[in-house]
Amino acid sequence: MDWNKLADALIKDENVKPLEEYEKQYPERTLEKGAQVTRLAPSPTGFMHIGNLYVALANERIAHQSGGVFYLRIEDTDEKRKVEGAVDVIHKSLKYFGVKFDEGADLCGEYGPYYQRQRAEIYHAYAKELIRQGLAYPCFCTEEDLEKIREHQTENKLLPGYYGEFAKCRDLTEEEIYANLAAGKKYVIRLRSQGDVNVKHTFRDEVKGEITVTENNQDVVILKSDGIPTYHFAHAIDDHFMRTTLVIRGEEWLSSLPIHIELFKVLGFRLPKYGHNCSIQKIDGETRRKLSKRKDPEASLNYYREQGYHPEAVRTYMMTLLNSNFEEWLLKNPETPLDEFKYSIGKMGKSGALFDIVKLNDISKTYMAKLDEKEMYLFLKEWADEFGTDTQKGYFTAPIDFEHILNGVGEEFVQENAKREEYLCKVLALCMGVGGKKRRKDFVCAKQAVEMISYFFDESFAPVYEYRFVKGTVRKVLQGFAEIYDEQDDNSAWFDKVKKVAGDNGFATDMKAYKANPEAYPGNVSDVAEMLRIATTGLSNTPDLWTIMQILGKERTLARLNAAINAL
RNA sequence: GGCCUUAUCGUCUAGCGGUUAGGACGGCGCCCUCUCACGGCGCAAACUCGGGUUCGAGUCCCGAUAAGGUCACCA
Repeated sequence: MDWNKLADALIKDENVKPLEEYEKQYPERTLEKGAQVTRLAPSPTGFMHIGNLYVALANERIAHQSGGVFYLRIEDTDEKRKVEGAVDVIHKSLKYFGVKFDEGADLCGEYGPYYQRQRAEIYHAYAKELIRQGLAYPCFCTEEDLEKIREHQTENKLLPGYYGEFAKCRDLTEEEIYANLAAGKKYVIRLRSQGDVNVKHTFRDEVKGEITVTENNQDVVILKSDGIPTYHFAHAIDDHFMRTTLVIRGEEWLSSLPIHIELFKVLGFRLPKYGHNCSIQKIDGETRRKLSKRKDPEASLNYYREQGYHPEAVRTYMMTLLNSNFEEWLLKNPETPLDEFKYSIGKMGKSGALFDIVKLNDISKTYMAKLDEKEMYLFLKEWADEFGTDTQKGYFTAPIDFEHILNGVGEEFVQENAKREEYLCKVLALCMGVGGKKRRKDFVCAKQAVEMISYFFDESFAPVYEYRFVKGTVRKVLQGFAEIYDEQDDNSAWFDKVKKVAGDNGFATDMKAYKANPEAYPGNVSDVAEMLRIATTGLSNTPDLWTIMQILGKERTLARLNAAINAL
């Protein structure tokens, strides 16, 4: 068989250059010793999974901590999955969570192109080389042929796949091949595997440790019938020429590792280091499963933006999942930037973790409590502008009406917005406990925070009064307080009045006395305060009531008290 | 089903032959407190099950079980 002739007949790409050219074009990177080159290689489906962030963070940390390079490569070899604008989505959503690339798709870089479809020539050059060496061959099998083989194998409980005696096209004669070609039959290029499944090797995985890998014996497809490489082939070539030193990827790739090992070997490339991380799971009834794009909204990175989780909080939570000693570090260094944490690939968990939204919320609350009211205002405004309801947008920005359009947005509009900002900042300072000894931790995410402060806005104040006392008692308390309420009272004078109303209605004013003999009273001051709180805010859990009434002002406070009385 | 991987409180995990099995989230309780919170203190809560090896096993070995991954011209 004339392999050179066959290679030319099979792959007709005029751009193909001699192999040395590629080695020259993409030289070894000059980096400090120990520096790692890592990458993220998603397919452009337009959907960003939380797992993408997870693995991106791991790769990014390792690269940047070691003084290396972190780049983005787009695996667009599957036409069907490609979505317009997907790369933009990748950049934007990862950037939002603080992950930045040094080079790659839509960025500069000497090792591109970073879109696999634009790299056809290199793949073709190497496919050709393998054919010349007799290490790859054309396969004319149709889907039906393959199906038949598979059926036969499952019936006879044989290892499924295209290998050995089942690889029908592996030993086609020269005549057969050219006849098929002349007949215009479609073909793929397959690797002529040299491996033996009975041979096992131990392999060092950077996260799993010592694992055993069986040799590959599958004659895997390296070039599809449209001349585009499969993932496996593109991976070997790209990670070689982009000079990747470490591949951290999902554990779903572990089972195809033997293929990759063989591919690197036949291509004469040095194998990078690998680390296979576990996927984030969720409990669904009785069973655990991967977070699913279709079933679980929280699988989408977008979800966290829509909910208004602070990116730092999500990042922090991801880190707790990513490195087992991270939380301990965080506890000791609560104010230190996350990037100063010494990330270690060896500290990655070996088994899949359950996604814990409660824990995320806790981390989120703690993080939100670190902001000041101005920062919080900006954060919430940004969220509301994009995701809020019209009413919520109105908390921050006055609506632009017809007159504005005619006369331009004037001074009045600017002043109105400044007024809203001032009001909001007062509200937020109260809700966050700014100025107090300890911050409150009520805010989890922007969506919830904006909803939580809705009672400060008459347009969205729609209370459902749920008292724990009978109507008559509530009425007496509310009326009694409304009569003596004075906006000028300071906090303690105000509270004395609450106590007075409590006493007037038989409630205990002294907690010690109450605790000593609870049966003697219908309740205590705290119960009275709760009634007032529900009447003015519709909620039983709010920050300091006195301040709320101060912010609301006398008129609105009394209006709410009266509305509550009327509703009884 | 074959192959690979994993197995400690409800959850995330520490542990690398000798520990009262540690921490965090959540739960519960107490304290602080003029109301709601924050905070502080405390309690309950785990080594999947068998066999070995060893003076000694959560830790090493072998099985069983369970869970996850994977078996494409998808990545």
